[in-house]
Amino acid sequence: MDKQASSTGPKSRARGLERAIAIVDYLQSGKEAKRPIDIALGMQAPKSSVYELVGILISVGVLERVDNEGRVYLGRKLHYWGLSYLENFDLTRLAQPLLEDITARTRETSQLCMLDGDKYTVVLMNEGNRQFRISSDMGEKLPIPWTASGRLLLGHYTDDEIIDFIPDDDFIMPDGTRLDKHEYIASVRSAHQDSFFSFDSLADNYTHCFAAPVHDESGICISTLCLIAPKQDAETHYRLYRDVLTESSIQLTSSLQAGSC
Amino acid sequence: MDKQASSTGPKSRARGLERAIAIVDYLQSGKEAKRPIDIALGMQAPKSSVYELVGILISVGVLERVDNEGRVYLGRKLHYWGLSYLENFDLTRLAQPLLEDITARTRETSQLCMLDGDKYTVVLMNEGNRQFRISSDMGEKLPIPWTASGRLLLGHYTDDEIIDFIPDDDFIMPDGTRLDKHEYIASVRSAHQDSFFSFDSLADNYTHCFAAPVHDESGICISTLCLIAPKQDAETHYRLYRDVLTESSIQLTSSLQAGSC
DNA sequence: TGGAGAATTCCACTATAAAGGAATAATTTT
DNA sequence: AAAATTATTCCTTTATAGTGGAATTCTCCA
Repeated sequence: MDKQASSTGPKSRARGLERAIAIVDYLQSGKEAKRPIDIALGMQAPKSSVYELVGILISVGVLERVDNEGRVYLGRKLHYWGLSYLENFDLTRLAQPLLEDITARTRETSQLCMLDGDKYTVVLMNEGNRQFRISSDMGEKLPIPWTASGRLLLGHYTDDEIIDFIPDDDFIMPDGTRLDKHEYIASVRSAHQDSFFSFDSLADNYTHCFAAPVHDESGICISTLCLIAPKQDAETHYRLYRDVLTESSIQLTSSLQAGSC
Repeated sequence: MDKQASSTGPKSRARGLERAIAIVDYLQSGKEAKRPIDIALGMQAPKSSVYELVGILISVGVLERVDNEGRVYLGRKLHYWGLSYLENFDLTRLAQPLLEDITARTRETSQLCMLDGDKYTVVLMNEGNRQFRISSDMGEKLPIPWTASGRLLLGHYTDDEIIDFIPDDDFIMPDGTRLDKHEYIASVRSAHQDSFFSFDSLADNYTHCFAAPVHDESGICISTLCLIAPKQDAETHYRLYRDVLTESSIQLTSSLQAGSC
C-alpha cells in the first residue's frame, strides 16, 4: 500500500560510498563493535545494503570482525591510513616534537588544536608522563566558544563573519548559561592582539587552559598550541607556561613556513 | 534477446566504494599528495569518476586538499578513525603499555607484529627513547620468511599448509638468495617448540631480532612481541632481552584471555 | 526436538552512479 | 599575446548497485 506513492516523491537511494562512510562513522561514534543488523537498524538503513557494504569493507580491511557473533568494528587499515595521514601532514609532523618539548618543560598536558568545520577539535595531545596515551577527547568536536583556542582561531574574521560562522547554540556554555556574543568577540580581539589567551577551563573547575596561535604563510591562525594545567600550577608558573607556549608557537609557525618551500 | 553479447567483453564499471578505497590506498602507497588527474592516470581510472569520488572524499574529510594546485592526500578523519581502531582493539590496547615497559627495561625498539593476509606487518612500535615516533615501517607488508616473527606466526599449521600459505617468491630473501623451504619449516618448528626465536636481521647487518608469541584462547599464535637490538647489545644482554620478551608475551596472552570474558 | 523469532542471504527491479567524451578553464610554451 | 598543452567541469547514456521483500539459515527456549 505504501510504495512511493503519496507526497514523499523521490525515493532516493543512498550512494554506496557515502553510506559506507556513514557506517564507519556510526561504528566509531558508538565506540563498540556492532552486528550488521544493529548497524542497519541504528542507522535506519536498508539491511541488505548494510550487509553488502559491511562485507566489502571487511574484505578490504576497513572494518574487522571482532567476535563470532558477527560483530564488526573499525579495521586495521584505518590505523595505517591514520598513521600515513600524520606522517605526511606537515603541521602534525612538526608539532609532535614541540608538544613533547612543551610537556617536558612544563610537565603538563599539551595539545595541537584546529577547527573542523565550525567546531573545535584536538588533533594531537601529549599527556604529562604517559607517552603515547590516546585520549578519547581527540577528534571530538566542541563548540568554538567553549575553548581558549576558540579565541584565536577566528581572529582574522570580522565581527559579522564570526557571528555567522559559529552556530548560535554554540554560545550556550557547558553549564547551560549563554555567552554574550560581544563579550566573546571582545575576547577574540584581545587574544588576537596578544597572540595568546588563557582562562579557567569550562570543562571542569580545577584546570586552566593556555593557548597560542600557529599561523600560515598569510598570517591566518590555522591552529593553536595549548597547555592544560591544574589551576594551582597555572598560577605559580603562569609566566613560564605562557612563555614556553608562545615560544613554541612561534617556532612552529616559522618551521611551517620554512618547510613549505 | 540476450543480456550481453558474450563476445564483447563485459564493459564493467567499478563500484564507487571500491574505487574510492583504491584511491586512498593509492595515495597512501605514493606517500605524497597528488592531483586528481595524476590519481586517475596513475590508477588507470576514468578521470570523471576520480574527480567525483575525490570530491566526495574531501567533503567528508577522508581526503584533504594540501595545496593550491589541487593536490590531495589522506585526511584528518582517517587519523581519528585510526585512533578509534587502536582504542577498541584489545590486543593493541593491552600491548601498548607492555611495549613501553619492554623498551623501558631494554632501551631497545619493541614491536607488536601480526599477519596481514599472507604477509607480515608491524602493528605497533615503540622506539628507544623517542616517544610517539611514527615509523614508516608500520603497516608495511613484508614476506613472512624475512622475519623472526615469521617463525612463530605459522606454528600451528602443517608443513603443507605453510608451503601453501606463503607465496613462493616470498622465500627470496632481501639479498636475492632463496631460502630453503625445509630449512624454514625446521626453524618454524623449533621456534614453536621454544616459544621464541631470534636471528640477525635480514634488513641490515647490525641488528638482531627477537620474537615471542602471543596466543589466543585456542593457543594459536595471533601476534608476536619483538625486540630489535644492535648485535652488540643483543649479545651482551641476550638472556635479559629474551626473558623480558618472553615474560611480556606470556602476560599479554593471559590478559587477552582475561579480557575476553 | 520442534517451533517462534531473529539474523542473514538471495533475488528481481529500476533509480542512479560511473564512464566517455565534449566543453571549458587553467597552464605553459612559443 | 596567441597557441598548445594540460587540467577540470559538464552532460548524456546505460550498466549496475542499492533496495525491498522473500527465502533461508541460525538461535534460543519450551
